[in-house]
Formats: sequence, C-alpha cells, structure tokens
Amino acid sequence: MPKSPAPRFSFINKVSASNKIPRQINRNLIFNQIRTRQPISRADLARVSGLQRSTVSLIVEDLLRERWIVEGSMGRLPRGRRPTFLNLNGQRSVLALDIHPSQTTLAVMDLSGKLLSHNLIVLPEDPQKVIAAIVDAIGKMIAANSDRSFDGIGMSVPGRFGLQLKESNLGKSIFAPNISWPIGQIKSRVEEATGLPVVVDNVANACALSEVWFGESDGMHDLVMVSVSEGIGTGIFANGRIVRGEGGFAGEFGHVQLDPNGLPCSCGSRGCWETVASNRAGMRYYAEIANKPSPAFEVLLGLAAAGDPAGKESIEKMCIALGRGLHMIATALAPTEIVVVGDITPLWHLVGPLIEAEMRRRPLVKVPRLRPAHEGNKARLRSAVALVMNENLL
Amino acid sequence: MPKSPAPRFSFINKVSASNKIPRQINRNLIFNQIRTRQPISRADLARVSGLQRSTVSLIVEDLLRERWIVEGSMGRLPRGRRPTFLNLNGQRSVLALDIHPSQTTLAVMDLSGKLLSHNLIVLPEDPQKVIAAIVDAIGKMIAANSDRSFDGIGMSVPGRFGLQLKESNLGKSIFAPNISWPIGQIKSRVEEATGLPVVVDNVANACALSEVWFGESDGMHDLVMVSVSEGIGTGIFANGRIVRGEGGFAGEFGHVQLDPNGLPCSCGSRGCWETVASNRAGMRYYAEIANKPSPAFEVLLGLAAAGDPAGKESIEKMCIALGRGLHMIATALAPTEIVVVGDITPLWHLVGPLIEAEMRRRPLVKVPRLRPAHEGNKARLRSAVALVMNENLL
DNA sequence: CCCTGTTAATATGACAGATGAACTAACCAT
DNA sequence: ATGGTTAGTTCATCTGTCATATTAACAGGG
Repeated sequence: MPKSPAPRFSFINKVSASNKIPRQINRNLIFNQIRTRQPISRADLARVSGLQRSTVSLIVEDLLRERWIVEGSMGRLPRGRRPTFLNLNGQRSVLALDIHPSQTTLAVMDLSGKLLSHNLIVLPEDPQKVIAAIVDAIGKMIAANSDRSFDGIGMSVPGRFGLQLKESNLGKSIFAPNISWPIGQIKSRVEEATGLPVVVDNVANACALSEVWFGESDGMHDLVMVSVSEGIGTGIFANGRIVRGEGGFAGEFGHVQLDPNGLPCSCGSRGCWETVASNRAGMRYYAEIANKPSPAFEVLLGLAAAGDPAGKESIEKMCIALGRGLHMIATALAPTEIVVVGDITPLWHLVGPLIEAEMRRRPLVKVPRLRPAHEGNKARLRSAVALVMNENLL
Repeated sequence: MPKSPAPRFSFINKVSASNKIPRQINRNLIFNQIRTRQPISRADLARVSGLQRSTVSLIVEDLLRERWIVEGSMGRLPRGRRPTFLNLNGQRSVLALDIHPSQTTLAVMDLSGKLLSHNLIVLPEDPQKVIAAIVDAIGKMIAANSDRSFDGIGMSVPGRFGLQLKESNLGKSIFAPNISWPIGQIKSRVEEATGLPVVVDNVANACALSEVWFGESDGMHDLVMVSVSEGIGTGIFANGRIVRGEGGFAGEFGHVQLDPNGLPCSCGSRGCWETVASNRAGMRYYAEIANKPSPAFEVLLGLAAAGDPAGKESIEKMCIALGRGLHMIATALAPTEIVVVGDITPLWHLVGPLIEAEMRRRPLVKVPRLRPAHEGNKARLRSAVALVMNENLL
C-alpha cells in the first residue's frame, strides 16, 4: 500500500489527539494485514503497509508480547535471509452466539473466523428461562474447550440496541419486535456468569462488519448488508464505520413504508418493506397462492428449488419485493455493494438474478454490486468474532 | 472539552499514520474552536480543547504565521494577566456560488461565513454561454473586492458529481437532471480563468457541511440535510463525514420510488419522492386544485401564507409528501436531526408542524429533531465557504 | 510604591513514536 | 570462502505532546 493518498482527518472533531494516535492507527493497520494475509513476514508487512521495517518490527513486537500473534515457520526465498512468518494466535478464540427467532447457534471460532465447533441451542418455551438456558450452554461450551483462551463473547441479535459513543453496548434492547424473551438483559447476565466481555450488536451491523473484516470487502468502500429472515434488517458501512445513528437505530430500511395501504407490520406501522419481502412474506405468498398453510421457510425454499409452481411463484414475489427495496437502498446510499445474508442465500443462483433484475428495472445512477454474504451460512456466527475484535482488540 | 471519551480510530484503514497526524488533528480542533468561539484566548482554547497550554501556543503560532487567524484586542479579567484574543483573519475570504435552476447567486463571504456582498447572476438563455457569464461575474466580483484575499471558490450545485478519495471534485457532472447547461465543465473553466481552487459539491451535501461548520450541530451527531427546490436532494452526514457513496451518488432519497404507479420523474423513473414533494409538485397540486396554471413557487408560497385556499391546500399536500419521505429517512438512518433547506423554510412556522406531524404519524423508533436550516436564506451560500474550508484549510 | 496573588503565555526537558540509514543475520550461488 | 541478496534490528534524528517551570501582565492592599 503506497502512502500516496495521504490520510485526511478533516472531520470536525471535539477530542484532542495525543502522539499515541499514530501507533494506534498503525498497529491496527499491521494487525489487519496479518489477519487478512497471514502468514506474512515483517518485511512484507512493511511493503504492504507503507511503514518502515523498523516501525513494523516495533509494532510486531508489541503484538507478539500481547500474544495477539505468534511467530510461525520460516519462509524460503530464492535469495537472502529467510523471513519469519507471523500468524494470528490460533489459541485465542471467541464465543459466537447467533440469536435468531427460529434457531440459535453457539460456536467457538478463532480470531481468523475459523469455525472450531458449534452447537444449536434449544431455547425453552418459557420466555423467562431463555437467558438461563443460554448462560448454561455458554458455560458448557467454555468447559468443553478448556484448552483455549477466550477473548470475549459476540452476539448478533435481530434488533437494535441502544449504543453509546464507545461502540460497546448498553445491553438494553429497545427494538426487537421479532424476539419474545427479555433479550435486553442478555449482556449483563452473560458477563456476570462468565466474566468475559460481551458485545452485542444487530445482526445486519454485525454481518456488515464481518464482511469488512473477513470478506472480500476492504473497508475502503461503502457496503450495505441486508439481513433477510423473519424481518429485514440492514447494516450500513460507510466512511470506514458502521453508521449507527442516534441511539443505534440506523439501518431500519425494513420498516420504511413502501405502501401506505399495505399490511400491518410488527412495528405497528403498515406496508413496511419487510411486510412484503421477508421470509414471512414469502410464506404468506405461498399460503395465498396454494390456498393452504405454508411450510417452514426452509421447506418452502426447497419446494421452489424443486420446481413446485406455488413455491416458485411465492419466492419470486418475495424477490421482486426485495429488489424494490434494494433499489431504494442503492438510490439512497449508492453503496459500492449490497450484500444479502439470510436463508435465501444458499439458493442465490435462483433468487439472485430475480432480485438484481428487479433492482435494476428502475433507473439507477450507480448500480451496486449485489452478492450473497461470503460463506453465508457462517456469516452470522463469524460476525460475532468481528464484533469482539472490533470492540476489544484496540 | 475534557479528554474523557478517548478517541478511537478503530476503523479498518489502509494507510499508515505518521507522527504528524496528531498535529493535523489538533490543529483542526483548535482552528475550529477559534472559528466557532472567536474571540477566544489561548488559555481558553486549552481549557476547551483539553490540550496543554504549550501545545495550544505552538499551534496558534502556526495558524498566525499562515495568517489563518490574527491576534485581536486583549480581554480584561478581574485578576491576572490579560488574555490576547484570537480571531479568524477577516481579510481572507471565499467566493460562494450558489447555482440554482431558478436563481444563481454569487457572494463574497469571510471565513466565519459572514456575508460581505452578493449579487444575483442572470444566466443567458443559450446553454453554451452560461459558463462564460459565470466566469465573467466572478471576475467582476474579484475585481470589486481587490482589497481582499480569496482562498477559493465554493459552488453548490443541484446535482451529483463524480468524486474521488480526496474530497475534491473531478469537475464532471454526471447527474444533474434539473440543469440544462453543461455544468460539468464549470470547475475547470473557472479555475482556469481565476487561478483559484474551485470546490464543487451537491447542494445538500454542502448545506449539511455548512450546518456542521456554522450551525448548531457539533459534528458529533448524524444529520441529514434535505434540500427542497425543483427536485429534492439530501446530504447525509454520519460518523463525522459526508456519506458520499460510490462515485459520490449517495443521498438521492429524492429518487426513491415511493409509488410504483406514480408520475414520471425527470430521472426516468416514476413515482419518486421528489415527484410528490418538491416545489414542482407543490405547483402541480395548485394547478390541479385551482384548475389554472400555478404561479412561480415563491408566489404560491405567498398565496398559502395569505390564506388562499388552493394555495394552502397545495402546500399542505406537499408537506404531507415531505413528511412521508422524512419518515423514510428517519427510519433508514436515525439521524439526530433532519434539517430542511429550501424556499419553504421562511414559512417554517406554517409548514414545519405539518411536515413533522406527517413524519411522526407512522411509528418511529427514534424521532429526529426536525428544523429548518440555520439562517436558511444564506445556508446555500455559506455552504460554499464550508466547502472551500473543508477542502483547502487542512 | 512595592508586595502579593492571580491568570496568561512561553520555555524547557522528558517522553512517545515514525523515519532512514547503518548494521547484523541468514541464506544462496558461484 | 566469497559476494550478493533479503530479513530483521539498532540508533540517531525529527516531530509532536505533556508536565513543569518560568516569565509577563495585571489588580488590589498596605
């Protein structure tokens, strides 16, 4: 990375900067390069970052001392001294909890987002017992991995939490219409029980971060992550950060009213985008078309993939509604790419073209790249790692 | 400003930071404090910025040497040495050009956004002669103010320009459906003619910046600026910067399709928000209701203010449509505040409540503050100053 | 008129951190 | 062995902030 585009910090800032700031920034840079390019030598880090080899060595020394990274094998070059490869410390790991109305998963992942083990958590019927069950499952998972060291617990949840300046979470759910148990207490309860720092964030925000941390996006461009499940949530990544908005409530494109005469929505409004484009909408379409109750969404997807006419038509209707919403997002934010995560992503070869065609049917000054989340099935889990790293690493 | 909320630079960055970065940031901070609090002493700057007095003195020395600021009178305190007040250098000024489909204004402003003189520019009919007329007017304005020194020319235009990493402009208009002359060449033509740096930006972006630089907003919160004129443009300020999106096309909420069966729009789509909520829409409503051609929008506003039934009804319809769009923005981005700029702002006591009521008629997790632009009539001009400062000052 | 207290502003040395050049280490090919 | 090459470290220098000391400038009181 040549240093040509000199960094500009010309935003209006209210806090003064000390001379530790450059180290903070450069350390971040170096760590991220190790993360994304490991194994990599100090010399290559210097080349890639634009920093001097001496500076890189100092930063690497810090990261080694704090055990974020480890020295690995030595490389072999046609000429010259052999480089020492650096890797993320594989022993450090993160607990990832993906809370989902229909299915909650707990996993152990390492800092590079590799899935080490995972379990479905069966949540009890009684809303008051859900958190206890989660705490219990987490305890067992930690016990079963006593050889590893955990840096924290990341949770992606379908709802918006109040956030403060620091990107950490107040732990108080304010807007989670698709969850029926008292999710607001989960942060404090789990922190109390495990002693580990817990970072909670909205699924879509977390997946957006995940895409930037682990995916093909490089953090330099704008990205909107659209999470399609029971409802629709979006995470907006712009200018190198998640756009959180006042109280952390940015990204509720799902509750933009597209049709004033539309169906009532769980949020209390009617005709919201998610009433026509979510999994629930797909199932409703099926029920209307086939004139019988819809099966679970995964099953419905299977029907559509197998060529069942009612199944196909209902998924198509859903895709058209999705496309219209994506046009809204593309028009409003002109992101470089829009990434979709949800149950439909495994069937992207079917739904992707439909969604994209509908998005492009209207004029669009700049057409964003549209794609499913990188490794969609792990995206929500891995986003939890991104959350913890984003919060705790620096 | 106590240093308590330690600045976090934990975004994913690709450029390394040198140890000149803190100075850059602190210099910015000090300059902005002088700008917003002038006259102010070094001691107060230290208190207000959290920096040491010695550091402040060094930075002030730089700013004085570069003539950004000047030493003014001395203060008087009940006890102790008298402070030396610092002020922006009143001699430095900026040319501000507000290009507007119906009216183009050229002004001289100082760095604090004070309007020193201004002129309407009458644009010739022939599209090919417009830029020459503008260049001519600028030349005359500079000649008439030969005692002043100009730092640059800021232009706010109703359109989106291609932008690059540096927030400067490529000078090539790509999307300006409401301008009929070749605006894309304006930057290079004017730079060539005057030798001054020219910064061009979308009206809404510029006004958003202006609000942050000169208004009551402190740059710490998110803000969406909605510019209502022939069309509707929005400028999104989040995480301390304008959200520009790929190619600089973010903010086209005006072209989100709210009604698939709506009227055709200048962008080629139909049922865009701006087809129902812009000045043009207001005039169309009047023509429909009164069954006669609408007068110019300013006149229509006057009718409404004077109590003319058709005038009132048409403006009301426009306000309702505006409110619906603001609900969309509030839902999507949850900004701390939404600021409106345009011809309607002088009548805010009439239209404001209507717009806000409609915005709040639907559920909203977080209701943004809604207000007209600070000194709405000067907002577009002053935004040009913000553009130049944002671009050239540091 | 000269202390004393108080506040403003500058000077100075210590510390953090990036830089670049010099240096050492390790390897290969001849 | 030797020279060439690449990796990584050491060190002096520079920029910049910070804390403290010092000087400057004022008011009020004896």
